[in-house]
Amino acid sequence: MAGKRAQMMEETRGKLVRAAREAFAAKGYAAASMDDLTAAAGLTRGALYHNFGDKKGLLQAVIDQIDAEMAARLRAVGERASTPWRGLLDEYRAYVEMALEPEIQRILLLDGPAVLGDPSRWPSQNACLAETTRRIRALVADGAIPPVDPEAAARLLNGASLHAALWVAASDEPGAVLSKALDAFRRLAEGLARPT
Amino acid sequence: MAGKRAQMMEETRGKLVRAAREAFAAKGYAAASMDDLTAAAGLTRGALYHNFGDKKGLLQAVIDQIDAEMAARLRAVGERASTPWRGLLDEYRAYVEMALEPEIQRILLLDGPAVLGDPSRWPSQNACLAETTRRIRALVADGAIPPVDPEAAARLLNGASLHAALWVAASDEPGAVLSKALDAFRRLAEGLARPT
DNA sequence: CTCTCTGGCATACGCATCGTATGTGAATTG
DNA sequence: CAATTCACATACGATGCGTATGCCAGAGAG
Repeated sequence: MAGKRAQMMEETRGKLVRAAREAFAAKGYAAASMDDLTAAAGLTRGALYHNFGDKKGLLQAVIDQIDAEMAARLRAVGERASTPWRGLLDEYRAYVEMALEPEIQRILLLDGPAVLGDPSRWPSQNACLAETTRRIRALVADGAIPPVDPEAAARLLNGASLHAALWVAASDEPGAVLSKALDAFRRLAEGLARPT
Repeated sequence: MAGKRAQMMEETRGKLVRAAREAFAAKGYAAASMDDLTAAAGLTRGALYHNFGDKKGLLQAVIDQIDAEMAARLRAVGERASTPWRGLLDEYRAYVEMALEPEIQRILLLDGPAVLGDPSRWPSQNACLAETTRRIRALVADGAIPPVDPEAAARLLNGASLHAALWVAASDEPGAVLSKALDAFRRLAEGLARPT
């Protein structure tokens, strides 16, 4: 029967994480005040420290949630594709587009690594990176592309995608820049597909 | 004759930037206290605010300095190579290795974008990115590689290199990981070299 | 049903740090 | 040599984090 206490607490955590997502996305982690943030959720800092330990803990919780959502979206995109190789390209296109969303870019890609360190050390294990690693591993196993270390390839491609997104986001004409970035990205990815 | 005032001021700025490089590299931008930092330079916050405006201004000055040094090092590596194409590969290998240096990784690659936003918008214009862009442009002009937008390619490769470095830096066995990363990197770069 | 106690959350405090406003003395200028 | 500028120090107010303490709803025992 879930227990009323536990149920209330889940709701509290949910409200805090939601408010934090908004605040962190809008102002950035450093500039987001815990007082404002908790007040917006109808609570106080007491609830925050009780549930998440400290400010970093809250950021971690927010990141875990966003990361899980991204991984699910990536998987969905990849599965819709006609061939595994196209699936990979589609996933990365989706990755770049997601990295344009302020919430994802600001929180997960900029503040996250700066505050919490290397993403692969996060408790969430970076589900999003795991998803792309898995896909590349499958391509290698099927013989669709020559052998390559899947994690290495996934990390490099993710890094390239992220920077492409930062570029597009800061650009004055996002449309033109996005297509240039995706062109270059395809060229790089094709380096994986061809035998050396 | 240079004026004693101006000369003293240059020295003050130098001392502050030097102290800031150490502090930012060791503790990260957010955790570095301006009081501690200026005291270590034998000054007070007064000097800092007078010369750099605010904490971000100091970070910007530090970044400009590091960025210029990196660009010079990259150019030197590239010019030593036997062919332009090898020059590009060598430059990126050097880039990854530089990105392993805590000062560069922490200040320029992690805190810089998080605090100041997209690097290409920095006043220093990101000399390091300009250098790699220039090199790729030359390769295209010489017909060494098929046409590609030089800035796009440079940005993606820089992004990939950065993430490779973060991975290596956080790894337990940096040696093995570095070689895996460089392998994967070479594969990606070769995507640029071959006609589609 | 009542009493007790656990624990989720609010309140209150101390501490650190940033940015500004003001003061001071050395270097410059006429 | 008097006046002024300006580089830097000092003093102050404000904000925000983390902790210690208090309070009250809900769970369990008899």
